[in-house]
Parts: sequence; structure tokens; C-alpha cells
Amino acid sequence: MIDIKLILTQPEKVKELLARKGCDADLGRIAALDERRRSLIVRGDELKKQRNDASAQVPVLKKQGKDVSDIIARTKAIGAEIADIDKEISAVEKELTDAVSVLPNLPDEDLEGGGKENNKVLKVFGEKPEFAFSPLDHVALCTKHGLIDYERGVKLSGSGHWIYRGKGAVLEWALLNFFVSEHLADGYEFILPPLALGYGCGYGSGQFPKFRDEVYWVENPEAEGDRTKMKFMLPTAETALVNLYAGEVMKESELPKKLFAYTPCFRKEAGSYRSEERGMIRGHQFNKVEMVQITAADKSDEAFEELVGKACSLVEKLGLHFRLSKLAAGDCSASMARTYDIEVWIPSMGIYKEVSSVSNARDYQARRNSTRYKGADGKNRFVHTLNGSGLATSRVLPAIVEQYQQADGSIVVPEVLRKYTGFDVI
RNA sequence: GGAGAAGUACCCAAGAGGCUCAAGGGGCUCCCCUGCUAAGGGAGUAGUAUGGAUAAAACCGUAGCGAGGGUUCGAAUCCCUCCUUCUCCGCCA
Repeated sequence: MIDIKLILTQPEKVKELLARKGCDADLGRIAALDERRRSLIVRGDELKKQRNDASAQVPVLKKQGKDVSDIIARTKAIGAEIADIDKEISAVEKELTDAVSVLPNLPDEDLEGGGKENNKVLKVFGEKPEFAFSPLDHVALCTKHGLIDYERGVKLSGSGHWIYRGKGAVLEWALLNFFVSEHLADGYEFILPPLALGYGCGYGSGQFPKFRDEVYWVENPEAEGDRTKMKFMLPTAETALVNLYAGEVMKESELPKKLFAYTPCFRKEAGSYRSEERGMIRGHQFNKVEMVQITAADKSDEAFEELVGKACSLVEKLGLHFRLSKLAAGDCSASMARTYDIEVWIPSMGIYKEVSSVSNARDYQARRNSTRYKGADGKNRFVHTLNGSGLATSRVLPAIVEQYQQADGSIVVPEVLRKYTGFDVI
């Protein structure tokens, strides 16, 4: 959630930044609502003071044996007015919160406006592998070696599901092990969160209400369709991790919190499939290790660099060819002020595919879920939250099998994974 | 899943419709005495959110006793719904 004070004091600037994300916001309406809210509060507070004062006289006068019926009559009238005002305040506040909370985060000032077309490649790592033979795509390779069972995945659970098996499962697990041990070595805390989360997590991370229909909801007849009473399967561990300290006030000395989690991620992905995205590029369930940092407000830039560096280093250690891109404002997700994508080369598709997305939400998520810390000056501030995949294994595996395939059809296992797989070649 | 009990500030805890706009301890902070791993005395300690005022403060309000509603002139206190924790029972990997 954007700071409402910023909207009120610098509307032109907010409007311009939002426009870069392709969002045309009616800030005048927000200002009007806030104006209304404040005048109601002033009036309501005045009346409450009157009522409190008058009411306090009742026992005093009663003790003196005096008649209190007109005080009671008067406070009763005041009370009725207060009730009306309070009702209106909460209605106006709800309207205001709704209006502000649907706004996406402000992009950082250095971001280009517009969408994907304005993304900028910052750095390319390694080189495209050249094949002296005609290379297979990962679907063919995984099927041939029995790494992935696509048909039976569909049989068990419908399209968009697959089964890792045999050496495929071992390779997937080796990737997870590799990532976990790298993060542990960097001093990150390993978190295994619940996979079904309450509504508040979706709101706090900024994914709801917008993406409410793109997650799987867990049936609960008692909730009678009220999603705020239902649980959903997390679409990324970020949804759990950024809410870990929701509602709490941390000590500044406890920051930054460096966390990572492994979870399967569940997505309905109600959208169009492109035929090129077959195999494991886009599915309803995939594995991901997610990194999150929760930092003091003035420390998130350095945390961002750290996360980008970590994500790059993981792909680099796997020996894959990839590139780092800075996303234009409109391509960053709604909650994020800035995002860099790490895209790995998928030879069969001839394109780079995202395996990690590192973002700084600044205080956008913290405002939604009220995660704060006490600064050195004794004041409470909102933390900054950052997240980055480290990495999405289900997208790394196709890149590995494709980039490491040999003329004889075998696949070489990247050096760093061998101690986890126990084999060098598939 | 069923039955009971409980949730008050950093912690413990009193509190049962108005002499409580939350007592008393502990802890913590400061001060005094002492003089050096002790003991004693005193003061402070509701953070926070929100509104007004201000250059900014000081300041003046409002809200706040698990959460949300309700009753009442007035609610920590009475009523309803929900959440969480504990105890017991049942079921289960």
C-alpha cells in the first residue's frame, strides 16, 4: 500500500510514477475521501469528549442525590449522533483503504515506463552453447531418459502437472539441496512454512485482491464462499515469508532478517498457454526456493544487490548461460518498486526464460501487513521487504538438460550437483 | 471432532457497570544512600494508532483490557460471534 500521506502531499509525482506502470489513478477521489474522513473524526472526537465529560458527572451527582435525568437524556442524544458518525467513518475508511490498496506500488524513479519492450538487459553471463548436432528439447530429453513422466502426471492430476521420477527426481532434489546449502552458507535461515495460507497473507503480500482467482482455494463449507475465511495454496513462498512478522514491531538490531524457504508453488495460471511453453516451463505446481529479506527502511538497496548477486551466482555455479534484465515499470509485479529478472537460455525455444525474479517491495507490503521496527530514534517504521527466487528448480532443470546435452544423447550433470546426485551423467 | 477453562501493558497479576479514562508486584530506566559481584530508599514506566494545534516540539483530544459486533448516559466488567492457548476425551499418519 502506498503511503496515503504521499498521495495527499505529492499527487502529481505519484500520478506520474503510477503512469509508468500503466496505472491511471483517481487521486482526487482519494484526497476527497481523506478530507471527509478527517472532518468526521474531528466532529466525532468532539462529541465523544462531551459525552465522556457529561457521563462522568452522573455518579458524582447521583451521590449528591441530585436528579441526573437531563444529563442522561442529553448524552443519549449525543450517543446517537456518535453512532451515526462512527458508522460513516468506518464506511469512508473502508472506501479509502480499498481505493488506496488497489493501487500498485510506485516504481523506483530510475525505472523506464512501459512494459516488457522497455526491459533492459544489464549483463549476459557465459555463452550460448553451440551444438555440433541437432539438439533435443527438454521434453524429448526428459522423456527419453525417463526423468519426467508427463503423461502420468496428466493422468493423476490433469494438464499442467508432471511427475519427476528416477534420476529426474534425484536431479530436481539435488538442485534443491544445492540451493539450500548455498543459502545456509550465506547465513540465511531455512523456513518450511505451511503450504495453505490464510487470506491475510495474500493481502499482505499485495497479491490479493487482484490475483485472488489465480490461486487454488481450499474448500471449506463453513466459510460459505467467504474467501477471507478460506485458505489457499501458496503461489510462492514469498506469500508466507513476507508475512512472517506481520503485526509485529521488531528491534532494528534484529534486522535484516534473511530467510529462505523451499516450497512447491501452486498456480492456476488462468491464462493462455503458448504451445512453446510445453514441458515444465509453466505448470500448476512447481518447486522453488525463495529468498526473502526484511530490512530497515534505509538498507533495502544493499539487500537488493545482495539478492541479485546471490541469484546470479547460483546460475553461474550451475554453468548455465543466462542474462540479467532490469524490468521496466510496467513489467514489475504490482507490489514491487523494482525487479531484476534472471533469464536462462532455453536452446530449444531460442529464448531466455525467467528462473529468478528479484524484487524490492520497499514498504508496500509492510504497510499492508503492518510489519514494523523500532528505529534508533525510538520511532516505529515500516520495514522493507525483498524477495528473489533462488531458484525456481522446475525451470532450471529444463535449462540444464538442454544446455548440458551431448551428441550421444546423454546429459552431463553440472559439477556442483554431483555430490547430491551421486552420478555424473544421465 | 466433543467437553471444560483462560486471554488485561515487557512479564506476573488485581479487577465483577461509575471513587480504575486499569491497582499491586517483577523487570527495565533514572536519581539518592552506600562503596565496589551486596543491600536499602525514591521517581518514572501504555506502548501504539489516530485527529487537532505547531516551523518543529511542548500541548489538547479520541481510540485501546485477544478480535469484531451489541446492550447502556457510561463496559475490562453484561450479551452475541469469531480467533488463539491450556486441560481432558475421541479419532488418526
